[in-house]
Amino acid sequence: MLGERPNAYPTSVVATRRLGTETSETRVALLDATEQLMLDSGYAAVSSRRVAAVAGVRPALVHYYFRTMDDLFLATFRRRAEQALAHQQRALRSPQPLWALWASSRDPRGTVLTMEFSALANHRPTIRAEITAAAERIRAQQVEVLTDVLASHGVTTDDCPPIVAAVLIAGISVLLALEQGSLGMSTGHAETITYVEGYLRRLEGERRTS
Amino acid sequence: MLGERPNAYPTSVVATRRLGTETSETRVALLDATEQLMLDSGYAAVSSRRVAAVAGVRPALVHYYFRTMDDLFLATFRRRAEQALAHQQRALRSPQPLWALWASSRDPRGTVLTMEFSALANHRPTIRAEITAAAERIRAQQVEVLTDVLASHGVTTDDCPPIVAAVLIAGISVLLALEQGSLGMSTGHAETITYVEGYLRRLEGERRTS
DNA sequence: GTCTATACTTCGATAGAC
DNA sequence: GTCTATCGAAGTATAGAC
Repeated sequence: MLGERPNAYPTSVVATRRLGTETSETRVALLDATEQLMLDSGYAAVSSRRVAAVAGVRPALVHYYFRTMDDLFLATFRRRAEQALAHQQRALRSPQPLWALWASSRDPRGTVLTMEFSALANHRPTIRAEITAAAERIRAQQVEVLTDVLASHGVTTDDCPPIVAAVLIAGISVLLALEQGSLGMSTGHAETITYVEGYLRRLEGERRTS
Repeated sequence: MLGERPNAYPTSVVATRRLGTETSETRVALLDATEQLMLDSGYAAVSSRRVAAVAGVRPALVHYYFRTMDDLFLATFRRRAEQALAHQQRALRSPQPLWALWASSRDPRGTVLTMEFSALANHRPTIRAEITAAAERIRAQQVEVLTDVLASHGVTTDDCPPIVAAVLIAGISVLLALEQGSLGMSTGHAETITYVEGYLRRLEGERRTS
């Protein structure tokens, strides 16, 4: 599964095969189906046959648009990473960047996908490098903004360095999503959210939903 | 893989088949092999053939000791959960319970296995209930001790409720293990560790390794 | 207890018709 | 672009010899 098994055919022969265009509707449907399967059942449930079934096409089409399953995973990840980066950029430029960052970090779909891709990266070197690079960019973007925002609220580096704040927010988000999403567990979640939001309130005031 | 595919034979017929004893050395070797595979390559890499290969036996033996792959995963999890609970209990009774809890939470092997089992639980209802129950017990044990420890250091519930402290420690540990282990990323990790340990130092003083 | 042999399923990937 | 048909590998699980 997932291409960890040796291919039935040598992959070097494949170089000249045709490939679908990037703008195809079917291609988008395949990416959507992959994302859906990962969210519902985890990355291990993603197979060319299942993706095709969800997308409503025949399995061979998957390999027409993506040479290998790794290519499919990578394309799915890239699309998502770009969305996430753009969304976070908007959030960080909003009038209440801390509140916005907190809200955006807590999106359960995004967090679950991040975990699935991380698990995937664990034994797929090709994918790993790209996921790591994206994670670094997201964190760097956070730190850049947090540095100014925290300083403007009088939070010194001694109180809490911006990068530590970024790691804390990410850690809390991941744990909440993991426990809630995968385990259906919520012990202490409400208290933690209240605690974090109390902190945000002291810095940025009451949250205004615009 | 992982039993998500329908079985080739109806499972109801299996009820009378023989099964290996709990004390067998081979059984232990199979559990070790399963754990090793999960750590190295993730839960999706665990198959009866691979487990057998790592343990140095023939694949059919896996099914002699465990009726299904789910049974194998459950047995592996139970053994680990008992160890973790016992280890944490010792940690929480040590002279520096906060330091000990922090050290025990940060054990990378334990954290990685927790994430793998959580991902597994995502689409395996049988396993999910048991993992959730174990996670609840571990957190409850932490809260029980943290309540007294924090109070004795003058940390009030307003400052930081014990259950929030437990969630924070767990969240930081998970994120560090996920990024370091799966992605090979460490941006902000050192700073975060320094930050947390500075806090521990103010409460429990310098760490004494006994 | 451990093995060989086997049944049946799903997998990734391809070739070639339409 | 999309399909049918197919290959060879790997998966779970079982029966039965030793």
